[in-house]
Amino acid sequence: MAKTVMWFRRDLRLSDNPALLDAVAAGGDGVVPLFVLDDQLFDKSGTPRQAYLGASLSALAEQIGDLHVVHGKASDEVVRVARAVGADSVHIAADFTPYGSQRDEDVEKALDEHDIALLRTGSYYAVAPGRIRKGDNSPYRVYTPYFKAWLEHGWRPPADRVGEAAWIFPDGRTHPIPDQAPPPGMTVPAAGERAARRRWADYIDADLADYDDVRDLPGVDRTSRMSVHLKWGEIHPRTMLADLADHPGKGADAYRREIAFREFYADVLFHRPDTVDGYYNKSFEAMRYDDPGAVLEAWKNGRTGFPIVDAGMRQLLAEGWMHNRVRMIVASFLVKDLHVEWQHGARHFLDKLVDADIASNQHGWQWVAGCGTDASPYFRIFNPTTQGKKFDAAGDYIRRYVPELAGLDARNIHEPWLLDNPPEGYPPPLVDHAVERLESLSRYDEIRGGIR
DNA sequence: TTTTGAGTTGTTCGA
DNA sequence: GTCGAACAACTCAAA
Repeated sequence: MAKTVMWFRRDLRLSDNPALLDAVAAGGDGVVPLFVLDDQLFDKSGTPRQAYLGASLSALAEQIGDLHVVHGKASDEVVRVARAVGADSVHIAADFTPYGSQRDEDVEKALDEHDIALLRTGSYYAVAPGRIRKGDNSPYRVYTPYFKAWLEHGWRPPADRVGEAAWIFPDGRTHPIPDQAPPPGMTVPAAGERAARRRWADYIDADLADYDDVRDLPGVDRTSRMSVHLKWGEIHPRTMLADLADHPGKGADAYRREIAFREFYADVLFHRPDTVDGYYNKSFEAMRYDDPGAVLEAWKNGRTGFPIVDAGMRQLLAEGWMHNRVRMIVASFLVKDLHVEWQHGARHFLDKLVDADIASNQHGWQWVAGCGTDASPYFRIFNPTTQGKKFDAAGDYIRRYVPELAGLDARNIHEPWLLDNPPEGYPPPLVDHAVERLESLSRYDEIRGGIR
């Protein structure tokens, strides 16, 4: 019999948690449930993410009875806690992000000096990054073949057990669970494992079958909103995949493809940690971009004069979340209409999104910018007006987030600048889309030939 | 090694 | 209004 530490990170749940089951199995004399607030997490106070994390940790603490929270550098704090209780091992789910994997290596090294093992069981994915390779052992660079291989590879069914341990808590300094209010006027989603399960079950009952039909309509807003729960591991994707298999149909198929996209981008970032801020396709380093300035601020504040873009950016500020279709539209606008490098937009998303995931965020941006995975057709330049008319035909989404335009009907709301009397207080279009589209095409032309 | 078919989410133009 | 073709050339993945 021995003691162990379960170091929670992005796996804030007790069921279907293989690392926790290992910690319990090895820790017959007790398991410390530990969470380390490092500066990456701690310095984001006042953000929706910080508020959500606090709520999720509180939910976990409530399930367990308590949670041992410390603040500091993981390589110091994990060692200190493990030694304080005389633990033989520290258990984690493997983290494959550039920051996380480096942190874990540092912790592993520090623990090793005291003969304490860092044991990785499972990951945040159905199929761990690095697992799926082409015949020549190199990683996939295109989604569809990855998806086929991913399906064929398959995944374990959920572990049908709850990690119930003899929890123990070392003496000594702890840190209160952050109790950060979200930015004024904002509410964060209900957090924790139970909330995640409930949300998922409700979604399956009400909306999954229609996922393929309505997921692109921001005004309808019947997306699952599971991203934040996945981000913190309040539910594991394999649990969701098992449920999808029980509810076959077009909706489940489409949803499964989106889960696979999350795994694909995690795999891509694992193989190319430099792409966290560097160009996946390096020939885009030669692309001419404009210095971000006033236009970046206008974009961030939802004052570009393009209704669907401004609605999206304001939703982000108001709710810490943005509909996926609109994420693509605003991203395309920043890169292709304002000629600002994708990294600036990606950073803003990381700052403001409650669900921000480093791999999905950075590679979603790189895809829009044309420098990411997948063939990058030069013609993929979203027309913000066409996109608005197509996906928010009635204008409901725009009306919800841009009060200056709330009085306009569906015919006028997408092009308010055409009105004889444009609405008071709403800015005129920052740029002429037709002109900037051609500008983007010509800048693309300059680096062509250098494309890989 | 060479060949072949295909590549998340688009837009515009002209019939 | 609707619909299909064109928009370049290249890379990827697999046979």
